[in-house]
Amino acid sequence: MKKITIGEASRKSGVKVPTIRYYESIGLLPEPNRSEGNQRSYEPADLRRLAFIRHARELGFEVEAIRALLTLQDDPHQSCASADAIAKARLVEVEQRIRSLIALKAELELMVEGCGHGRVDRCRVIEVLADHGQCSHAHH
Amino acid sequence: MKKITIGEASRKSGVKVPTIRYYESIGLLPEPNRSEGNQRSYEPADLRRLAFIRHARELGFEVEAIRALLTLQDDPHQSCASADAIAKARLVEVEQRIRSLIALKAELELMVEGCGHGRVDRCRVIEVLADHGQCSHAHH
DNA sequence: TCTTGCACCTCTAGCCGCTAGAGGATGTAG
DNA sequence: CTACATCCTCTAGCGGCTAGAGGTGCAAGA
Repeated sequence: MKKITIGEASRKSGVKVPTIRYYESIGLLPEPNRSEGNQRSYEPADLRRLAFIRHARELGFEVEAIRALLTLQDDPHQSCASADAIAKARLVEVEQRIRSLIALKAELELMVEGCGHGRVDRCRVIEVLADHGQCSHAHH
Repeated sequence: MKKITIGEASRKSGVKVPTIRYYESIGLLPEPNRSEGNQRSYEPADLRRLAFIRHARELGFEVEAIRALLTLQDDPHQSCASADAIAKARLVEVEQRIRSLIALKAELELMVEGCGHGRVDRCRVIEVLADHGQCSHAHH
């Protein structure tokens, strides 16, 4: 088994060095063995765990959700209903967020299009911001 | 001119009391006059400013962008090119965010659909998280 | 008048998920 | 042996609030 420094682990996983230490500090990553000189030394299993964490973060899972998913992964005989529920909840969040961003986009487009590029006292951007009544109320 | 307590200002603007004090502390809102007993006393202009800030926050503008927009609003003879640019930048951000969330949504749907609701060692959710190679690479 | 009880005040600390920097030790190449 | 990169720990900061402690102000009821 090849031992690896934190810097190499960072390069291979795409997770920054301080972030790796941070994940250790909050218990997402187990404390690795140390070299004679007290330097962290990672094994392939740690790299896999790091990749898992990174991917989950990219998908927007919160650290607590990832902690739960990792616990599930550690015990493969459990039902995967919990993992399913976590992923579904995240999916619902994402759908919700997309809907609200689309509403925002529409409103921003109206603001930008309506701007006559003149002076501020006739600027649609400023006007709309000052008066919520002028917009579609789609965002809440 | 009717003076108003922070609580009323909060109710009328929809901005929470501590948040109003926070906005004052970072200089978004001017320091209001105080009553004999040292309590903040707001005027209609403050309410308008609060509404502006709240609306801009709902649209996802950062505090520094709002600060810039408020400065523009305070001097109506300026060109509105800056306001326009700020709004356009925000629009680009939102569009970008929507695109990336749609990619995430697709990936989450694949994960959730593929889950056979059995045990963790065959759970598609866990598998996909563990192996980035299994997904569409659309998110980055 | 007194007291209840809410709203207000200031101040500090905490949330999330990192990121940055100080100040020092270790490891490696020339 | 000397550079120099990389590692170590520790503390503080980011944004945009939010929560709580511990105290004061104020209006209305008994």
